[in-house]
Amino acid sequence: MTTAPRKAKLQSAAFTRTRADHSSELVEDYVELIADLIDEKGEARGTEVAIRLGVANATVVKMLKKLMERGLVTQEPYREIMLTGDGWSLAQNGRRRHDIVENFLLTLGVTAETARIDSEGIEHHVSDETLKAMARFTSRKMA
Amino acid sequence: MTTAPRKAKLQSAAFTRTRADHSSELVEDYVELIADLIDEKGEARGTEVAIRLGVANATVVKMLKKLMERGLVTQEPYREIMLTGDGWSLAQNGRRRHDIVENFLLTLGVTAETARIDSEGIEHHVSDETLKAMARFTSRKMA
DNA sequence: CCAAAAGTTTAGCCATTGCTAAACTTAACT
DNA sequence: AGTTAAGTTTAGCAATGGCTAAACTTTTGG
Repeated sequence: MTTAPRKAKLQSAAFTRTRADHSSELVEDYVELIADLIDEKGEARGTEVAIRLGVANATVVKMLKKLMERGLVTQEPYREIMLTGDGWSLAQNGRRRHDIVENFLLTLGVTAETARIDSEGIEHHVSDETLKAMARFTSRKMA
Repeated sequence: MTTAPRKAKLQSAAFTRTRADHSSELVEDYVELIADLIDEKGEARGTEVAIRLGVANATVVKMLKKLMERGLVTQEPYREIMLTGDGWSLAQNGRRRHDIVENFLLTLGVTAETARIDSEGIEHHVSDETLKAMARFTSRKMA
């Protein structure tokens, strides 16, 4: 051991968290999108989810099984997708985060298109602390 | 089609890009870390990479093969890892992005620890436009 | 009411990125 | 120099999240 095991450990924690974020991130995207569809169109169908996420239908079916196992959605075969209470909570939290990040980017001065795309990628990797700082910045600038 | 195919298409583009980001992100993390190790300790060894990334040794070996195929690193069996010209370019670009994001977060007022961890996750999902806005913000505040 | 279209699911495949255990090579220490 | 320790690679497995093609169900339009 030539140097700093402490530093290495701290560093690996960041990468480990990023990897963990990636697995939960997809789940959140699905649930958030389903919530949006229900609000916008009255119901969420698998095909529409597939189109909006840019994946194949079969992929959505597979993910929905996982979401059902986790108790976030319910669905009967060939029927629309519904959210459980937990599903709604998760969706709302996701939307909150998403909105904060997107508004923050807009306030920072990037174009609407960029804010929309970047916030999608960033949303899941931002800690509560950073989120608070972003919200604070936005509201100060808005005022 | 009840509504906005245009919107759906735009939305899927964001998710598609996020998925694409994830595959290149790992490559960048490896190359950046290897560059850091060479600068810090004079050479980069597989085991040290594994420790810092928090993954098993065998995982690193597998990834190194991929990096070699892409012409980013070179290595002879049981020897240290070296970067090609392309590897160094990629590493430098990654460091630049990383520094901009981390300094931006610090300027925004989050703690050093949070800035370090969050910047690791965010770094790969930030467009050039947003990066510029972050750099601008930081230098204005610093001045 | 029944045939065609639209939507959904199943089956089976692939790539990626992890892991452990075992084998092998290099380095280090008497 | 020879043995042990440390470092590295190979082999083989698992989970995840994609895909296509084919089968099945529901909806829609004569």
